[in-house]
Amino acid sequence: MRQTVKALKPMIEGFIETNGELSLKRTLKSGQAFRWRLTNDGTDWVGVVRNTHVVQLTQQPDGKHIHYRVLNGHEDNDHNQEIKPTVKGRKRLKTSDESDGENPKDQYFYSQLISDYLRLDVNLTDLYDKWSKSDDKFAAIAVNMSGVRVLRQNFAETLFSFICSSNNNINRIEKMIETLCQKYGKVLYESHPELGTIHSFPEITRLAEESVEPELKKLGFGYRSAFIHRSAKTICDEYKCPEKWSQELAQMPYSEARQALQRLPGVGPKVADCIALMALNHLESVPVDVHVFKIAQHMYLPHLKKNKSLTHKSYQEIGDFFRSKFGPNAGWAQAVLFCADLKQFKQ
DNA sequence: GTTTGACCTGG
DNA sequence: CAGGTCAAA
Repeated sequence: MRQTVKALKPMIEGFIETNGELSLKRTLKSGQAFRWRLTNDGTDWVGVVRNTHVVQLTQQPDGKHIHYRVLNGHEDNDHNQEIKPTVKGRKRLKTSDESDGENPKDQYFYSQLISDYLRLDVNLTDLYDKWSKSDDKFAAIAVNMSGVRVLRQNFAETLFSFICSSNNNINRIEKMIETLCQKYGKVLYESHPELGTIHSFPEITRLAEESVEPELKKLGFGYRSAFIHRSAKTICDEYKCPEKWSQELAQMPYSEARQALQRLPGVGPKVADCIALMALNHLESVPVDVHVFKIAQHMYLPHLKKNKSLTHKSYQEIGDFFRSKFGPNAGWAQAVLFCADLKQFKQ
């Protein structure tokens, strides 16, 4: 019955031109986002954009166009859209509340929404060219690693996802995040044939409730239960509107934002850098995990081979090295090298 | 200001 | 051990 009702509504879909500068696989499945799933026999990606829209994306055979379909576009899910950080000189997308009469549910609105999430406003060819000129090793890798993009992601989802990521494996990280969404998120789309019911990521205020920590413990979150709850509570205690904090973090200089984030329990240098890079538009942030550490050891800083593990000092050194080599978007260059190092993307 | 272990849980 | 963090040397 429900299917019939949906079918009567106009389908929201269209194509987005990418100039060959986007690989969905390398972008959605390279460890920056944890909730994108491959469906329809491996052709379509389904995920949530802006924490409100369930979107299906398909890379076209020409590699230069993306087909999108908003699966829950007929629902009234636009009322609580977050306001994303404004990028200087770039017009921020309007939310439905401030769309001054313009219909938010038209094709232009959605293609902009998705383009914004995928950061398609950034010319990736120029960046790759620049990085390749300043580093032969990058150049050699980049020719087989085109279209890696740093997504413009939701703050709360990035924060809590990467709190879950520490000292943990990808499989369990994804399961934990999915559990968070199912238990504390809102229903965005029901009965997807392969994925079931799709939820939003929880509000920070919801995760700040006292019952959360014991509940998460029971769900197998271990010591991260306290990290999640206490971080949420810390934010809510200080800010009436948690989203406001993320805007402030995006406005302040990278080093200050990083320092502020690290006051949260479960957020150290690496997690703070992930949030800064992926959710706060601080593209000079270089998250150094064990993968990047090994890349740095073998490719750039051989004297670090004597180090058994990352120290605060070597962490800083690697980040600074990347910034000096690749410039203000060093975090993006790191993302490309990181992606190339992932097992699933090796030739 | 550095460096070392323990740490929930599951494959 | 796994895409670190925390607290105690």
